[in-house]
Amino acid sequence: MKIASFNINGIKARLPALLDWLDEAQPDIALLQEIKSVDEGFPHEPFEERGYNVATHGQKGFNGVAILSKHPLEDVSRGLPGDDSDVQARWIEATVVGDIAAMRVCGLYLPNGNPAPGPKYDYKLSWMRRLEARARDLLDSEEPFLLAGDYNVIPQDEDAKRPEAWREDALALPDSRAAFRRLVNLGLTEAFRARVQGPGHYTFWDYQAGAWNRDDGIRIDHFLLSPQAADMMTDCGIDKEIRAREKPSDHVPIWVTFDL
DNA sequence: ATGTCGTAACGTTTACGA
Repeated sequence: MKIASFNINGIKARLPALLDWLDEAQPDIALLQEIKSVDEGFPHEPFEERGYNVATHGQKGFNGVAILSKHPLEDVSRGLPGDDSDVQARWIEATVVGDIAAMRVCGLYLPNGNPAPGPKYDYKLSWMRRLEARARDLLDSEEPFLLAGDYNVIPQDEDAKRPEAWREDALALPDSRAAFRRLVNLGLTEAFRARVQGPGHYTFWDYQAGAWNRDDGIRIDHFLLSPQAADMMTDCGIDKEIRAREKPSDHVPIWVTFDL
């Protein structure tokens, strides 16, 4: 089973590019971030035509996450637990039943947090605390699970072409990195780094200043796997080449395959 | 030289968030 994560930066603007990638990459499940659409505005037909079930958690203008799945989605839950006053659409989870096992699949769009310091950075760090609490609860359940999406965290300097440019940025500040490490240190496996070591692997290139042409990227889209899910992983990769296409997102997909 | 997108709205232009 192939599960992918893709920050599409707007479903309306990205639909043709998203469909082209889906047809080629053929993921069984795609976790989407930044749909920038309310649920009623998200197109279902082009995905259902291709055999995907669709679950969305959107809001007007910004944020918004979705799951496309060729398997039925069971027990869909929207919104990250831990703060009833948080109205931002950044979290969706569902259970998918494979041939061998079932897996809880969680899609996330972690707050950017800039400018830091400030209220937006405080929101990012508190959101990461809630994410850690959700991960602890899922670990207690002993059900295989994954947490995948746009983390807006550059885990280490090797995950940026120009780490010095991000030193004061919410994506790389020590508190952001510490919160990400705390999550991993619960016993989760960062899928890409379990397969590939070294610098030069990115999932985001800014639209500005010719970042793509200079390969001035950062690695901020991640899959964290529970121990049971990590045992089932067979491969992991980044679909870098689609960043060069017409009307691309500023992110590219990352995917993991499982014996599931 | 501060560079580009996508979305919304008191909209043919500006503000915001990234």
